[in-house]
Amino acid sequence: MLNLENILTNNNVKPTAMRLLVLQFLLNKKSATSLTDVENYFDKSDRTTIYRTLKTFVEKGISHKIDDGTGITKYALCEENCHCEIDNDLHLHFHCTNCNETICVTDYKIPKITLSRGYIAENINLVVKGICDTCNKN
Amino acid sequence: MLNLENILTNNNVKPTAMRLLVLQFLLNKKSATSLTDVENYFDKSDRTTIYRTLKTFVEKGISHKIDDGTGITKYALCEENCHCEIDNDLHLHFHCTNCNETICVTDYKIPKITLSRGYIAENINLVVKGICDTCNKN
DNA sequence: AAATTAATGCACTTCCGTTGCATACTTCAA
DNA sequence: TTGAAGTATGCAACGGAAGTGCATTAATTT
Ligand SMILES: [Mn+2]
Ligand SMILES: [Mn+2]
Ligand SMILES: [Zn+2]
Ligand SMILES: [Zn+2]
Repeated sequence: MLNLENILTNNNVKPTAMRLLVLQFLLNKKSATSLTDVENYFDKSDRTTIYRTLKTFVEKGISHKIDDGTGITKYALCEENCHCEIDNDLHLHFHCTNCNETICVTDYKIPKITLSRGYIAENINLVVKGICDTCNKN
Repeated sequence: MLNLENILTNNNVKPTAMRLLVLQFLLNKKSATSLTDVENYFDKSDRTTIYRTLKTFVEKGISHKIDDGTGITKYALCEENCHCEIDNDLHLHFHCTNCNETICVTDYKIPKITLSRGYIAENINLVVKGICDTCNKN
């Protein structure tokens, strides 16, 4: 049911070899992943293919894009029943300035924000920078 | 008291011609400004000089850097008594996806965020994307 | 099998931030 | 006032990352 292929097909993405490998990689990684991360992980890989793979994953709701303020776009798999595209269902992202990892804090839901009259909020991005628990121990 | 030169000298920045011009420009603009914005405004200008001018302004606490998620770094003058460098005194930024302007919502202070044990928050970035009031009228 | 569509790989471009280095301008002390 | 040291500027170039064009290959459909 929840095997790799099904994740793809359930989201209308054809399960090609590369897509399965990238998905596998994203599943194993607990933190957010950059295009270069994926590229480096595979010995023989083409940057463009991975780029388009990640892009497809985002478009089809398999993963979401994260702007953690480092200037490097990160990607992370969506949870089940995630509504990344739909407003106000987004979570906080934490970026550790020590180990440089970015993680999804999915249990921290972004609170509703009231703006001045006339402003319409469509999307909210909340990033906290600091030291993660792992780095904190050392 | 609050003329251009004093703003610079009060922050230990020597008031050179270019710096005064850039400061003037930032003062007149109500929205956040990119390096390219400043560059284009002046007929004859050097990108590097402006880059370093803006960098100096940030370092000396005259302006703050904004990452609005567009991938283009923006700058805006700090308010009086702004503690941008010191944690948790930051405000929300609004980016209009229609006119592409980013503004400081200085009266919206970012609330304190409680993270899991072990995590230390040093900096918080909150960006709301949507439609601004001006664009909303049209 | 032929034709159509989708995915991949390679080369190349663009954009932005950033740095190196040579020149010009200030400041200050001898 | 002259020279030296420090600071600011201008030009050129680099590097990383996102993104595009296009030819090739693989998968689907008829
Ligand atoms: Mn996330
Ligand atoms: Mn601001
Ligand atoms: Zn860490
Ligand atoms: Zn607008």
